Amino acid sequence: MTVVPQDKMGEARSLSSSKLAVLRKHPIFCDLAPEALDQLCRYAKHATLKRGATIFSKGDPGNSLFAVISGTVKISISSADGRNAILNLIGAGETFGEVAVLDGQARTADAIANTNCEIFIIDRREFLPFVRSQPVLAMKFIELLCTRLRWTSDQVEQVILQNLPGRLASALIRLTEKHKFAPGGRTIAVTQQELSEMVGMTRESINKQLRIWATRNWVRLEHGAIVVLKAEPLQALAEAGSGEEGD
Amino acid sequence: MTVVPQDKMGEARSLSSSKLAVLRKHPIFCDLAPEALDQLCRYAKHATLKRGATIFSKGDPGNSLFAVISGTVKISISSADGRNAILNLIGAGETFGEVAVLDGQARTADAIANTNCEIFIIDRREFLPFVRSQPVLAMKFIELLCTRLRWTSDQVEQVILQNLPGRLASALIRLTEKHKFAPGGRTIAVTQQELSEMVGMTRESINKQLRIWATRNWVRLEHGAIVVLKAEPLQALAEAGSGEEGD
DNA sequence: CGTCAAATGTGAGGCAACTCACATTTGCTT
DNA sequence: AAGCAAATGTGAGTTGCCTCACATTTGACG
Repeated sequence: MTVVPQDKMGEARSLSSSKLAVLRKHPIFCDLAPEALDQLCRYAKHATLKRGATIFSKGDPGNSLFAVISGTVKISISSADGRNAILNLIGAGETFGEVAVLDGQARTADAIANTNCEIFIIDRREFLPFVRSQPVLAMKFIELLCTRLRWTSDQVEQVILQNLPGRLASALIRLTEKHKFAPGGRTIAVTQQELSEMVGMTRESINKQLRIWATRNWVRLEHGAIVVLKAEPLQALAEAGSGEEGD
Repeated sequence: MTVVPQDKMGEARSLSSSKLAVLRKHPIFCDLAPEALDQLCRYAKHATLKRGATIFSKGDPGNSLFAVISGTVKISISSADGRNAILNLIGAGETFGEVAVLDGQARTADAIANTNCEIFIIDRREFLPFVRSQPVLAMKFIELLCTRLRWTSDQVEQVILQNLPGRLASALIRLTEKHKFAPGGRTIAVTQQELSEMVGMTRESINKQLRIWATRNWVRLEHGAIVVLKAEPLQALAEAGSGEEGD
């Protein structure tokens, strides 16, 4: 509503105050008391990453917690023979690396910058006592871990019980829900290669199934993205025990 | 060391004091202050279940938390066409149903008594404020959720990246680790049917692979149980990206 | 606007795991 | 000790998805 160029003001802000502004908006930290936020600000280090940069690898000690400010981070695992599986894509406003930080064990997966990213890094030695001193934050992390657990259990369910069409449909539905775009034109910014690694099947198989759905106008295929046009039949496929595809 | 018949004394105890004794030994609650334990005791209802009893079903509201005193509970999901997948087996000293209780959403899976069981049931309305008032307990649940998340992520990894021998080996290793028996003769009390539902393959396929390993003396097959004789080759298979079986 | 790498599209053939259809063993119950 | 249901053992045929081996399209960048 205002005509004042607010962006210019933003650029002029000091680093620490802009950090505060970012943390205040971050879903995990937004409910903290102002003093707690100040303290957290001092702990958080800012970093920029180029696409493809490795943030941590499976087996590393879990020394820090990460919060994504912009861009997306890929959480994945890879096997000796080159196959790999994407467990999750972490976007702006989300955190990752909580598990290893909270329980002190090794990282269970790799984290790689999927696009150019801005992140905050919080050291475990400062973070753990902080969580203990902030019950609100502890409850937030409990919620977060529950969400993760639901996501991962869902993944197990899909992979074990469903065939290709069902799994692919589920993945698309889950991704549209996560991105929450306007209904009627849900665009998911993933390549078919990434999608194949998320559902644990080959790119070729995924492509063939997507083409079938494209001819039915359930989806539209773009370069590096998929637009879900009709969610209902996909939803139905995702919920059926195994996708029954009558040509 | 004493010759006094302690069992008789145990039987003579009042119900509430024996409840207290059980909770005091329970890994999740053992670190609570005595007063807190007393309070929890008043919340906890005791129940006995027969094998096969349904404790809750997928989609139910998450109204209570459960702690297993004796027996095992099966956490599983099933598809429309009759296939089902076991996500976890919960034994004495463990809890289940935390996720739905903590985040207030629906249950993500079914819980069924796998053997005759004794459990404690704690109502959500009493439990949630209790957790908030006991930071120690909140941290315990964070730990617990982390453990669950590691277990489940591991499952996704296995199912997506590994073939039958690898997945089966992983499952056996994970089960021996969970049960923690004396080395050299680790007995896992699961049927081949259950095992097949845990790794997401058919009983027939599992049986054939187990027989191969039995002839190599890696395992011994008993009715309703599997004894792991040599963990090393199985460990190796579990860690390889996909199980490479020479002849 | 031409070049290149990444992303996508497509077919032929193979194989791991499934399905189906039984035989056998075990341990509990009467 | 007989009967029965649950658990286990095993083979023959089928199939969904993978592998391999390319052709094509797109967008980024000099």
